Amino acid sequence: MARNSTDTKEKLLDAFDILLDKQGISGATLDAVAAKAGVSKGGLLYHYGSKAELIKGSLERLDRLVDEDVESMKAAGERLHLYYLETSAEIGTPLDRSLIAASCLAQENDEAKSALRRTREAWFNALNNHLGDADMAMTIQLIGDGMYFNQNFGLSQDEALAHVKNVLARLGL
Amino acid sequence: MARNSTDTKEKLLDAFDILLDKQGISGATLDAVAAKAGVSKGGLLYHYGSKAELIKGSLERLDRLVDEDVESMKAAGERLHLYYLETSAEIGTPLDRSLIAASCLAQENDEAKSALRRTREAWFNALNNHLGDADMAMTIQLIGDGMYFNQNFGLSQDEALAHVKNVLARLGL
DNA sequence: GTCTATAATGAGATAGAC
DNA sequence: GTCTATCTCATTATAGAC
Repeated sequence: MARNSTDTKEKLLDAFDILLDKQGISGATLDAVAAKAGVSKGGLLYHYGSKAELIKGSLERLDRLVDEDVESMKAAGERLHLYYLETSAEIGTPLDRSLIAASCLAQENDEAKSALRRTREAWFNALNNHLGDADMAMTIQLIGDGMYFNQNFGLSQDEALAHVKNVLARLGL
Repeated sequence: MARNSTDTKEKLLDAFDILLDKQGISGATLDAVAAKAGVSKGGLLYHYGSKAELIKGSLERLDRLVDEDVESMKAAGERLHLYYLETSAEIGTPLDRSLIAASCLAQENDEAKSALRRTREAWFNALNNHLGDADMAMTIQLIGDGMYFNQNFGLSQDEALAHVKNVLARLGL
């Protein structure tokens, strides 16, 4: 049992994101989210008064997780761009789940599209500040986007990452 | 009025793909598809007996369009990889709409996931045969995936393409 | 080949008890 | 803060007329 409101709200967002990831929009119904979070639909609607609010909550959490991720990138120092690529294909992390959820929602929700745009801007700025080379920053970001996109429909990106690293080596990175 | 069955079926697939692109899965209802194609729901269900069959029809058309696209890539000769990147960010073509539709569906449909995997394989083989370099073929494909992914949520990729071409020039491509 | 009418289901949301 | 019960509406699908 969740002791306080914050815990339950986080559990609800977790359930929502996971259902979006695994079953898509049609699977992430209020009934299913409530069941997965271990509360009733009425319980869910106490915390998030409508599906729109649940979506808003998920996207706000994405913003927070991206801020944290940019800090982690900076902490990687000289390996910043490699850290970015390695984590682009990562699965199962809170950030990854949150991102996939937003990608699902973006299909039919403009707020989600905006959230993803903000995410990309934050990462591009980090890459560009580090590399001092907009061409390379954009190219590396696109490669990360590509790996993320593929991983999304069930393709392991381990091999892809190895190929990319070979190319980056040729570019002195 | 469509004179024959084939015309109406194509119109229905067009309407389905466009609705998926613009409004996502929730917007692409049978009612909406029928209305956009200019027939009644009963008319739609005569041609495609269920939503599952409509989805199947859309994915089969994607397969055909991809086959044609691979032929176009080969026809581009030495510019094959550039042709690939330039068309990755293209919008409004039948192939593009069909691909976005499949990406939408992939969120909750395994057949759509498989169709996208086949698409990627076909393109990778074309790139790899042309370049004779799996590292570069994979990297270029990922960049194309990235541009496609971004264009999907409303970011023009013209600037991105220019950045990428600068990097490819450094690699002698 | 296309239509209308309607059945059956499942969704989001509200009301009020505990 | 969480529950059950219920309302309303949209969606898929069927039946049968034209």
